[in-house]
Amino acid sequence: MTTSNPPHGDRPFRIYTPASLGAAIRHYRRQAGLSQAELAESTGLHRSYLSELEQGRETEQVKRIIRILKELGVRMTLEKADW
Amino acid sequence: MTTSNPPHGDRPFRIYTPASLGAAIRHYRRQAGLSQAELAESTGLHRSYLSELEQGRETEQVKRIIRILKELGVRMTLEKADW
DNA sequence: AGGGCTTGTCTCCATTTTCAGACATGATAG
DNA sequence: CTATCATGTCTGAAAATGGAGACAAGCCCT
Repeated sequence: MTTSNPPHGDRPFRIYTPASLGAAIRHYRRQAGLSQAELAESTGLHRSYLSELEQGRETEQVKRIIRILKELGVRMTLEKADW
Repeated sequence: MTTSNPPHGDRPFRIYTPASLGAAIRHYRRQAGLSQAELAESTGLHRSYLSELEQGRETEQVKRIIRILKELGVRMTLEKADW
């Protein structure tokens, strides 16, 4: 039960907790057909980091930024870009 | 010349570098009529941290997440929320 | 049954980050 | 001019973080 609040279809994800950030990343990674190992490889990050990030491990930094945005009444959203 | 890419009016900010995150936060903080000290106070963060964050000090964590999103073709945006 | 792939999780540790606090500058106010 | 406020910046120390690598479990497939 990892996916708790993923919007259906292709609607944007609203980020308001580390967990929602993780869920969104996981969603897009899967949608891209990549494994954690592959994404780790292409981004130069360690797989265990991605695993924990997707699970919403509460890192201080992410929490801080989210706290700032909430305090300012600003919403963060993630969505597929058509670059 | 701190403000380099802020959209006009009230259009959303697209975040693609630590600097653009900083610029957005600064924009919204000012729009809220808060000083760094006040925002630091209400969020429980240190003022020097906010100062550096707004200047886009390249923190590894932010860069990592942005790198992941870019790799997945996902766009991050910030905008005023009407919670 | 065995192999391979994916993901979760844990430990160790070097690096990075944040806080605390102080000082300097520039702008503004009185 | 002097006081005040906002912000940038630096040092030092404490705390958090991510990489590396290893192990286990769950799946799927043959």
